[in-house]
Amino acid sequence: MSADETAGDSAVPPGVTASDAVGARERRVTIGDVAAKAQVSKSAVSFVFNGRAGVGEAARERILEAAQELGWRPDARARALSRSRAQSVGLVVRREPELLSTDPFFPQFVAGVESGLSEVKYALVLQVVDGEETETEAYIRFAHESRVDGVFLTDLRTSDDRPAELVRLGLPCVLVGPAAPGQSDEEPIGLDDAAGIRRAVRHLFALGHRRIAHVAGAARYIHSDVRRRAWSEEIAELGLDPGPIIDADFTGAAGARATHELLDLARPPSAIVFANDLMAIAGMSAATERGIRVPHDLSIVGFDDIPLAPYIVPPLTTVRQDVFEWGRACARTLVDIVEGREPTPARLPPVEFIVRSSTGPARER
Amino acid sequence: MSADETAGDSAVPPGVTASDAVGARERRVTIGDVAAKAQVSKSAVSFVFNGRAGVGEAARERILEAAQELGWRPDARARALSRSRAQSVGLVVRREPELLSTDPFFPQFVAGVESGLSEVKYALVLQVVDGEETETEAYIRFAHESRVDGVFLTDLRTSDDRPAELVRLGLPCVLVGPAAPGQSDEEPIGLDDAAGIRRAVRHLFALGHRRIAHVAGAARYIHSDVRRRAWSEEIAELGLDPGPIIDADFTGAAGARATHELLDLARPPSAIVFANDLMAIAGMSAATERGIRVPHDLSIVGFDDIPLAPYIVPPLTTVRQDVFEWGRACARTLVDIVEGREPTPARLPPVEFIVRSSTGPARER
DNA sequence: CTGAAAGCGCTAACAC
DNA sequence: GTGTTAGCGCTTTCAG
Repeated sequence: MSADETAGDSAVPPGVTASDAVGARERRVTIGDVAAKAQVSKSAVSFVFNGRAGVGEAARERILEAAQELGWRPDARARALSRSRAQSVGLVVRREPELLSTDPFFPQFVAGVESGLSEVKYALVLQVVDGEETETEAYIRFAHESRVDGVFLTDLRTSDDRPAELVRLGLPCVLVGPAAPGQSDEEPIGLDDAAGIRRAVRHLFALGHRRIAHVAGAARYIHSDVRRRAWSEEIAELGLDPGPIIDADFTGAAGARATHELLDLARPPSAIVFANDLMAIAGMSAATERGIRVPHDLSIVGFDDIPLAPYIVPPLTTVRQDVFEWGRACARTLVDIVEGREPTPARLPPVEFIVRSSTGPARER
Repeated sequence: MSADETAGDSAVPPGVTASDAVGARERRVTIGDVAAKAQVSKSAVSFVFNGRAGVGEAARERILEAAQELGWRPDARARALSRSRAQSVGLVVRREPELLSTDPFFPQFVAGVESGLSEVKYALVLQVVDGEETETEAYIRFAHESRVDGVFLTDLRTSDDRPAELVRLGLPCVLVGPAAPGQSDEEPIGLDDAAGIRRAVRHLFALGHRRIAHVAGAARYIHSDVRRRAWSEEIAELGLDPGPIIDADFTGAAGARATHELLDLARPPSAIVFANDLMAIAGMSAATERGIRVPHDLSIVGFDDIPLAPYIVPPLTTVRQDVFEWGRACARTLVDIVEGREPTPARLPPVEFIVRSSTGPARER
C-alpha cells in the first residue's frame, strides 16, 4: 500500500548450480585416438587440421570422419604450448564505474572485435580494471603468462606510457584511437572524430549561430583532445570568436554542471557541442530546468549517437561512428601482426553527422 | 558553409602499428632458469608458486628472489596443459546489434565478473555472437578446445536447450538470471526482479493509479516473464482490473510503438510500467509528442536505472539492481564449482526502487 | 624436505 | 607421402 522510496527488499538467497558431467570422467579423446581410428599417424591428423599439404585424399577423408565421430578438435591448450601461440588476444578496459554502463564504445567495439576474431578462430580475453595500477598489472600478466599473443590499446592518452611498456614486454599491439595527426610515430587505427565535430560546427554556423561552446571530455584522452582541437580550429576557420570551452569528464553530472556554467556566462552561447551524448542529454535537461528551450533558445549537439538519442525530447543531433567496423578492423590488423603478416590497411566507414531536432536556427537578438 | 545532412567525410587511411620487440627473440625464461638461479630443483619452484608445503624457508626466499629478478611467472599455457585446467572461464553474449550498445547489463556484469575473477587469477574469455547457431558453436568450441573451465549462462530463456547442451559437453556452468520460483531444478543466481516490479506497481497504486499497463520485454526470456508475472500478480493482489499489456522487445522503437498503442486504447492507462529504461524513455518521448504530459497525464516507470535516467526530462522513476555485485557473485560461484568446492551461497544486495519525477498522482477524472 | 622423471596433447623437424 | 621423435613449460608422483 505504501510507496516506500528507497529501501530494498531482502536479498534472494540465490541458489547455485553446477552441471558437472557426473560419473567417471572419461579420458579425453586425443589426437592419438583419431589417428588410430583413421589408421594414420598423429602427424597426419595434425597436418589435416592445420591445412597443410602432405596427406593423401583418402587418408584425409578418413581422418576428418574419425574426428567427426569422436567429436575431436585440437586442444587449444596443447596447441598453444607447442606452437608458442595462444591464439587469443587481449583487451583491457579501464573505466570509471559510472561510464561503464553507458559508454556506447565498449560493447560495440568488443562485438566488432569478436566478429573479426571469430573468422580466424581467435579468442578474446577481456579484462576490466579500475585503476592505473591494475591496468599495468593486467598487461604484465598477459605478457608473462603468455595468455595472449597481442593486445588492443584503447583510450589513448596524451601522455601514455603503455606503448613503451608493451614494447618492453614484447607484446604486440594495435593502437585504437582517432586519427591523431602527427601525435606519435605509431599511427592508431581509428575514425575521424575531428571530421564529425567540424561538421557539427559548420552545421550550427549555417543555422546562424555565432557563439558556439564546447564541453570537452576528460583532458587526458587523445580523443578528447582531437575533438576539442577540431572544434576550435573550425571556429577559427569560420572567422568566429573563440567560444567558451569547459573541461568535463564525459559523465552526465559533468555535462549538467558545464551547461549551467555556460548559461551563467554574461554572454552565454547559443549553441553547445558536447563531446558525448550523455553529457549532451544531461546538458539539455539542465537547460530545460532553467526554462531555456531547446532548440529554440539553445542548440545542442552530441557525439556517439546512442540508441536513445532519437527518443529523447527533442531528438538529439549528433555524430555517429561505426564502432563495430572499427573493432573488426582492429582485430584483423592485430591478428595480421601477431601472425607476422603485413597488415592490410583497414578501410573504415566515414563518420556520419545526424541532424535531428536539438539544433535549430539561432534566435534573433 | 553548408550544413550537409548525412553524407560522410572520406575514411581515414588508418595507419597500422606493431610493437614487436625487434631483434633476436631471446629465449623465454622458464622455470628451469629460476631453479638454476636459486640452486634448487624445478619442483621446488613449482611448489612455491603453487602454495604447497615442502620447501624450506631459505630456499623459498631464494626462489622468490630469483623469479623476481628474472621477471618470471608460470606460463599459463604450460600450466593449463599440465593441470588440465585453463584457469579461465567463458561468457558468450548474444545480442541484437541495437541492444548491444544500450544494454546496461552486459558491461556491468562483465566488470563484476572480472572483479570476482581477478582475485583468483582467472581470466575471462568473451564471445559475442549474433544468432542461435553461432551461440551453440561457441559453447562447443569452448568445450572441445578446453579453452575454458566453465561458462556463464545468461539471458535464460523460457525454453532453453543450453543447460542440457552444456551437461552433454561436460562444461560446468552457472545459470545467471532472476530468481525464477520453481522454473527448473537448477536455481539461477540472480536478483529479485519481481520485487522491483511489485514495488513499482504499489507505488503507482498509492499515487491513485487504477489502470496500470505493462510493456513487457521479449517474451522468450525468463526475465521478461518474471517481470510480467510480478506486474500481473501485484495488480491482482491490489484488486485492480488487469491492465493492458503489450509485448515488446526492449528496443526504443518497440517502446514507442507500444506506448502509442496503449494511448490509442478506448480507455488508456494512467500509468505504464516498462520492462527497461530504453523503452520507458522512448515511450515517454512518444507520449510527449502526442501532447500527453508526463507525469501530469501519464506516469512512467522504467527498469535498470541507466546513468541517463536522472538526466532526462522528467527524470525517470525506475528500478535499480546491483549488476556489478551480481557478476562478482556469479564469478565466485563458477570458480568454486570448477575447482570442485561447494559454492558458498552468494549474498546479493536487494533491488532498489528509485522514485524520480516521471511518476505522479493520478489525475482526477 | 628435495631431485629425477614421466606425462599433459599437440606440432614440426626429420628420417623412412 | 607417411611415420617417428623430440620438444613446448609446467605439474606431480615417487624415490632418495
